[in-house]
Amino acid sequence: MGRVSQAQAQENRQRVVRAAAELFRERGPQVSVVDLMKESGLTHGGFYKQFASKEALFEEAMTQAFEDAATHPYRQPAAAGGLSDEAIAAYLSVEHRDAVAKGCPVAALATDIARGHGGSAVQDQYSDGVAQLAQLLATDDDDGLSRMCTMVGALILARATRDTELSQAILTAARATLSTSG
Amino acid sequence: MGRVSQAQAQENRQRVVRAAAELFRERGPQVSVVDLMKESGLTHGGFYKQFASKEALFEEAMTQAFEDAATHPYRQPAAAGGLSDEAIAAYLSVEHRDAVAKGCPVAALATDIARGHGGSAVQDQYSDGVAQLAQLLATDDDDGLSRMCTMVGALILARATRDTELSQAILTAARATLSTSG
DNA sequence: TGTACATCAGTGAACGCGCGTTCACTGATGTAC
DNA sequence: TGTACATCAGTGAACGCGCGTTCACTGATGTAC
Repeated sequence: MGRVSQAQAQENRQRVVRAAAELFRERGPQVSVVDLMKESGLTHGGFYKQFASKEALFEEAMTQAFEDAATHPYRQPAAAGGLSDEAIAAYLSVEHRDAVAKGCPVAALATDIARGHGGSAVQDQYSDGVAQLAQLLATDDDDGLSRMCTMVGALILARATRDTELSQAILTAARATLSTSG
Repeated sequence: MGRVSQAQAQENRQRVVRAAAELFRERGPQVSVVDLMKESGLTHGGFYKQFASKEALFEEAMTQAFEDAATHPYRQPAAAGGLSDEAIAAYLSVEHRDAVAKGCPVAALATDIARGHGGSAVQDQYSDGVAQLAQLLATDDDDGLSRMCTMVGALILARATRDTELSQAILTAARATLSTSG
């Protein structure tokens, strides 16, 4: 190989962070450094030229995951602010259910964070993400927390029951509860 | 050591299944066979005298976890059937949040099941558990699915944000939404 | 602008470690008589 | 009921493997002149 330009190195580094943001959501913090690097078209040996530890990457990947999510269809705001019915429908869609890697980090990583993988910097980031999601569902007389629990809970449970009829029923039921017309 | 009576062997086996039912909920299917056996007061070598594989134990542990949960305070039925307000309050309590090992398997294992740990027998068991929980929350004109999502989602998110004020707020908000008087 | 040398991103082998699983061994339990 | 022997639950060392991390090496990039 030989040395690589600084620009190339930065691009490679970014590719690893992006791959991590997806693979951590999909498979949890158990994904191996080898897989993370392979996904980025690199070999594992160079990992520690860019990151202090796997743990440190997880921290950056978390930031990346929340940034990714900010432009996801489910984040499209309503005219009045907050989440539109379309956004909620996108959150509770089969597409979102089946694309964990590119989906909501709050739903994808809840259990990993609860089990303490990641240390407190990661947990703070995660909690901020939860608060922001609730904010999007808040109205004048509701803090949005309960509606967020319904939405996130539905996605998590739809994923856990993916191959059953229940999965669809869960998404449908939650959509009915959360749509503003309902 | 030497051989142990059949009664003792059965008791030891049961102890492993019970420990697994708790540790899998607490730490996920990543808990090691060594830890599982240590928790049961045994050494790891004997594991395969009782179980075909770690995977096979997970299957039994799942059954055990749902049996445990059946007598948990959150399962106390209302006079009219379904879950009482007290049961819902127990589900959304700080005690339940902080005792994953002895708590609701639907909430504890959702992500593990979604990620495919465990194979399809385990996933079927899990889906049955989800359906049963919804049933407990169903009324004449509601299948209980959406309310279940709120309840389970709240517990999962309260756990993931445990050390923040948000955690309490989440439990409180969900309780307000789900109580029959609200 | 061109040349000589230092830097350092990426490689691939190697490290110690913990994992799931296997196995020879043990001796008390269970059984055949 | 008592004795002789087979069984097999549990032990602890060992297996191959994949993990996170380290390291000597490489050669193109970056820099000093």
